[in-house]
Amino acid sequence: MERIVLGFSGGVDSAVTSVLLKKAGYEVVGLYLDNADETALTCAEEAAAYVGIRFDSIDIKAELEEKVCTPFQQAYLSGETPNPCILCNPAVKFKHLLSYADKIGADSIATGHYARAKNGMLFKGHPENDQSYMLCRITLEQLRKLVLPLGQYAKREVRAMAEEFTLPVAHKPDSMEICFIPDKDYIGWLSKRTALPSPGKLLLHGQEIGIHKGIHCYTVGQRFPGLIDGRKIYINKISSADNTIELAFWDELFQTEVHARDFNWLCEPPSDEISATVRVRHTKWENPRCKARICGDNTVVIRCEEPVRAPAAGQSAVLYAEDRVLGGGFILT
RNA sequence: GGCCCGGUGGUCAAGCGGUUAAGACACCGCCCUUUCACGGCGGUAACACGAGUUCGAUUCUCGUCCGGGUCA
Repeated sequence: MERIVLGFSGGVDSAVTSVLLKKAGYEVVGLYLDNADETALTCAEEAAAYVGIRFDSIDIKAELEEKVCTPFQQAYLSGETPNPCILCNPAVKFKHLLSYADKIGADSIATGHYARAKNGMLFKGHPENDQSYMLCRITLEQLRKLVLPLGQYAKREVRAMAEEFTLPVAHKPDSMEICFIPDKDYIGWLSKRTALPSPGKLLLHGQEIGIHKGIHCYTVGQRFPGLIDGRKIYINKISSADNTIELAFWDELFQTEVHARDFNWLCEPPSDEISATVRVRHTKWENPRCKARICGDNTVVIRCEEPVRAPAAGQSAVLYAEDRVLGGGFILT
């Protein structure tokens, strides 16, 4: 029987995944990635017992701190908008799944992500709840060994399966917060570990019109409270160098050219310009066609046929060819 | 002090004899969402006060109070 290591949180997705893997004939080992939440650990252990899989946990605190929390903090302090999940997946989550698999002699790894992995390629999951965006930085080695049983399903189908399998977690709410900031107050979290950026000038079309609370409080595209000339205003640019924030009206937020650094290719890196579609945020409503080419030091220049709204430095630009994920890189200002 | 404007939800702001008293911003909630956001839906909340006129006054009149302007 083929052994597989499953990232197991004890939630609906990983629990259903474990059942599907068992049905597919795998010997499943659930690995809980422990970030110091004992209640969650106990829940996961109980869930593992319920579905009848081997269970183990591994302490990821130190690694999470180094590979995710620190860069996350640094990004906010420098006026970028980090995406911790995208950082965590390759550097912590999948890395540990893989090393644990090596340790116990398992050939493959699995998670409950809504995406599909096939022949070393990554594809979108069900359009209603695709999570492929979050996996854009995993390594090819991780991808080659990855099994994603939930890829074809809609979330509601997975919940239905959970009921069908009479899993106790069938109605457990989805977790959508950053795992190391469970109260969702990232500003509070930042304030406990570092000195926060101070207030600075707020500009509209070059004119100073007020002050902002600190660059860490905003992301490009975010609404700024109030109206100017009766119109809604949004964050358009965050500048850490002079501690200013530029506002703009909605239609000024759109860009046709996006540059992405440290691009992680999940296909053969193209030598020429390629056609693709691009996502600059984890949304399902925006996916314009574009041309992309590598430019120098692993930066990719993306020219969109339809402008994308408010690409934010630090978020990932992910390229797709139809359903296939080609790779992703961090958006530059 | 005289004269002139104006006082509607937290803010801005329609209505001007009979309305469930619009709308926007803010706020709150829900939905969406394994990041930050955007977006969608919904909700709380007001006619300064007192007398008149009128069948009826937020709406008209007169006072009072409070703003703002203006004139010696």
